Order: sequence, then C-alpha cells, then structure tokens
Amino acid sequence: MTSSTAAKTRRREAPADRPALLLAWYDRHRRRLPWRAAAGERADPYRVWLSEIMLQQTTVKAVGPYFEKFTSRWPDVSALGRASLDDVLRMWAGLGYYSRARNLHACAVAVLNDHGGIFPDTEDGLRALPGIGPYTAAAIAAIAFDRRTMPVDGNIERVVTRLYAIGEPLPQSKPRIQQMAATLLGPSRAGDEKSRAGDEKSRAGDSAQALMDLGATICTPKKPACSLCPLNEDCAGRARGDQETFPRKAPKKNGMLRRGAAFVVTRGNELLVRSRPEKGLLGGMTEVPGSEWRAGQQDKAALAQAPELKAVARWHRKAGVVSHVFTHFPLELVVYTANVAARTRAPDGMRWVAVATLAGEAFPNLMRKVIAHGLDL
DNA sequence: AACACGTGGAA
DNA sequence: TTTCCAAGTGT
Repeated sequence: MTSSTAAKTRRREAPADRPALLLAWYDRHRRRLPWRAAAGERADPYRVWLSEIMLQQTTVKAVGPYFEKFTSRWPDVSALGRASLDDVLRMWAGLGYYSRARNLHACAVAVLNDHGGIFPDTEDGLRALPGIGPYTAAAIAAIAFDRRTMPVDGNIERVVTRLYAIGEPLPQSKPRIQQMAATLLGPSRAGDEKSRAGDEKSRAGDSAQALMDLGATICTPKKPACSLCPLNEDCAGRARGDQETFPRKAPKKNGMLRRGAAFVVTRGNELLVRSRPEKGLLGGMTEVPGSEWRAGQQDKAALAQAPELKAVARWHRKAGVVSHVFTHFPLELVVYTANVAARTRAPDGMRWVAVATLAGEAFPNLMRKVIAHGLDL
C-alpha cells in the first residue's frame, strides 16, 4: 500500500469531524448581532422569534433598525400581544412582506392568551403558531431552547448543497438537504438526564448559526472565500471546482409589467388615504386611492376607474411615472394630483391624514414614492 | 406543487 | 441595466 493510498484510507475511516470544525470556527468568527446572546448564554426566545420573522427573505442590514424600534417599544411578547395591529403595521411599514407583521401580531396574541406569555419550547409547539413555519420553528427551538434540530434556510441550503455537491434542483432537493444538514449537528452533550427524542441538549443553536454565518460571510452566493472555510478540505463542490453553481434551482419567471394610476388628493395640509384589504398584496397597509393595476393597460382609463373621485374638478397629471418592482411583477404608476376645497368630505372608506404625520402612517414604500412624487417632496 | 408576497443592495 | 437575491410562510 502506498502512502497516498494509506492517507486516503485513513481519511475514509476517520472523516473530518465537521460539526466540531464548524463550532470551533463559530467560536472564533461568530457575528455580533443585536438579537444574539453572548457566547454560552441562553438567548431570549422573544428576541430570537422577532428577529427570525424579520429576517425572512430580508437582509440583516435592513432588519437592524426595525429590530431596535420593535424591542424598544415592545420589550417582550406580552407587550407586543397587547399592542394594536395598526401600531404593529405602522412600525413594520417599509420592511416588506406585510403578512409577516399581521402574523407577528397574531402570534404574540396567541402566546399571550394561550400560553401565558411564554413561548412554547418545542418545535411542534412553535410550528403551530401563526407565521412560524418549519424553518422558524426549528431555528427558535435550537437557538432559544437548545433543542437538537437543524433549521434550513437559504444560507444553509447553499452551504450544504456545495458541501455534498447536491445537483438536484430546489425545491425537490429540500428533503435531502435537510437530511444532510442534520448531520452537521454536534453530538448531544454528555451528562444529560434522560431526555425525549429531539430533546437532547447540544449546541444545536450554535451549529445552525455557524452554518448561517458561514453562508453569509464565506460560502457566499458569488465568489465564495473557500480558502477561509473551515470545511474546505471536505467540500465536494470545491473538489469539483464548480461550487459556485450550487444550489441548482429552476429558473424563475418574470411577471409582466402592470400599470395604473394613483391619486394624490390634498385638502390644504391633509392627504386623502384609505386602507387596503387585509388579504393580498400590501394587505392592510395604507394607500392613496388609485386605479387597478393591469398588465398591458395604459393610463387613459384610470380616471374613469375612480368614480368616487368624480367630484374633483381639476386634475393635474404629474410628469413621469413612479416605478416599483414587486417579487412577481414590475409596476408603473402615473400620478394625478388635485387640491380640493376646505370642507370636502372624504369619500366612503377614505380619510384625511395630516401631511405632517405621514411618516408615522402604515405606508408601504411604493406609496411613499407615490406621495413624494405627487407632493414634490 | 406552484405561486403570491416587498424591498433595497450588490455585481 | 439587468439579474439575483436575503435567516420563508401561507395557500
């Protein structure tokens, strides 16, 4: 047997201890984030939950100020559970995916009313709450309650598909990824008293956060810094040289451009607004009145679609359009402005709000753009 | 299973 | 400029 064969054999018999390498790396390089406890300390379930909801499909940078605002105003889940939904939507405005805010509030109410203000400490218990899906349930269980479970988010999907060169595209590969990700969990800690399944104490939360930090800082979507990766010796993707091509995923289709009109109607220093329906796009958020948004439509017919605004005499069409891109379609809105007489009543379902207090309204960013365009802000 | 659901930043 | 995407969930 040659020495190189012997080395290969040895490696096969004693593979790198990836869970341990991962935790050792995490102990040196973990990111300091507002919702994370100090090393070795138990995280606050409320802060873990709040951060996990905010971080869904959202960058750490964008979440920072929102997390600060929320925790300052509502220091615990009971406080949030006693807040009004409107207040929560106003605080969430601008973060996107507004059903998260709705579910966040519903979840806080459920924890307060059904669980005495204490978060369930099991994955199943968490999973039953509004807005908590399989990822978030596992993340909270692992990070806040030391449950030995591995949440799989986008970062972990990327790291794992590269590590094992999983060529099957998402989402079909999800079960395989989940299975392989779980092998990166460290062993149960010794000295446990008997424990139920999945109840073993471990550093599961650290293992999960290690994988996320690795994905965020080293195993990045483009140009991964493999030379700095604690798992690089054993990475199948890197061995093949095509690590950047993982994870594979089906191409996404682009939505068609939709157009519509928005009406910025002022009455002195007040603006005419309404609330969107609770379900659907921008659900429950505040908007200025407008036409429907249709693919292929020009704006000619827009005014005709706003019968409740027929009374307005003088419309002024602002030059240019407001462009916005949603996940599934781009949007262009033309903006009409008008100023109406002092005691003009708001049409049914609409209300006047002071321009001075606009910043505190539950406007999604699209509406902030529209209003800024219409008011020349 | 596939699609709806926001936004801003990076390359 | 365009494309991709960032700690997913609900239906």
